[in-house]
Amino acid sequence: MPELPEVETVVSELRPLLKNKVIRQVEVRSPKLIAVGPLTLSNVRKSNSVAAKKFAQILKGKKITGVQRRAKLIIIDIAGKFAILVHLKMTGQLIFLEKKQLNKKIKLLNIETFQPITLPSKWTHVIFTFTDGSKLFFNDLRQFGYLKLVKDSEIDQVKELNEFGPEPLKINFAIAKFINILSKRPKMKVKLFLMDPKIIAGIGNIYSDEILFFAKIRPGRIVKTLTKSEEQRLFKAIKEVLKDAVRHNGSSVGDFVRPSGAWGKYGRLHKVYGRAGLKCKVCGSIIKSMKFSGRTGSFCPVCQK
DNA sequence: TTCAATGTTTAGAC
DNA sequence: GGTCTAAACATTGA
Repeated sequence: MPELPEVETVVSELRPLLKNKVIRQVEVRSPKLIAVGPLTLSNVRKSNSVAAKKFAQILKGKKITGVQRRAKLIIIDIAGKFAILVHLKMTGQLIFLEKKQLNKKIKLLNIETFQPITLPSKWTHVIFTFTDGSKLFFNDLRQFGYLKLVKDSEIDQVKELNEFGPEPLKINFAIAKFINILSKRPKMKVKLFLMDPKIIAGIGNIYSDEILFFAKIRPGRIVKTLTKSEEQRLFKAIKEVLKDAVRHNGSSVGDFVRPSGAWGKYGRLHKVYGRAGLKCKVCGSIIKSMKFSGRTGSFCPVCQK
């Protein structure tokens, strides 16, 4: 479930922890999640143990210089002209533990039901050990996530980075630009428009539902039927909902936790996502849920038109 | 036993 | 090219 606010939380919390750390060792337990080079498919499963060996070899002894986000992709910058791209997909986690915390028990996967565990667990696929004894664990229950090592000079060739739409929280993502991209997709259902990473980066199922509630627009509405004021409300809702979610460190739904193992606090503020059958927090009507091209969307049939 | 679940890509249809 | 649908990836729990 990591979407923009969750990934932003991971990145901003990892940045000070990882900056200037020197990698002593990389242990790859699941080679199929590792790729080396810009042109490897995002479906990294086609890569092999040769890539995994290369990945660990190149990174050994290298220093981390920074951590950034583009859409839902985490970029770990490495001195010596490399970057590690990390995608968490649905159930990925990056957990950082100081040396003295390594035997600490934390609640991680399926956080509603699981008992606290120590890392590594059966879902730990990659372990970075730093020279000060601290560790970074990449866990992923469903194994859709991946880590891809690229040279700085190759980063322009990384397909999945180039094809993302604009960052919705950037200042230069303004109302005029938004209306322009709306006009290019007149026939799409507005929920699917919001969720398409090539149109706008970083919005998934949770936040498209929440954004549409705040904009008072039903998820199945067709883009070209939106009125001027609906377009403006939608634009405002994108900015406000995402900013508020970042402020609350994202939503811990399913498996998302912060690098410390702490939860995001936005989930309790959800108005519609995951609330089908419950009462609308605004008007008391029952929240409905429907499929929109295979994705479940929840909405209030009274508040949203 | 069947179904659905946070993301993304790809193929096929119209 | 736009748009929709289904399938694929792997796992779990309802």
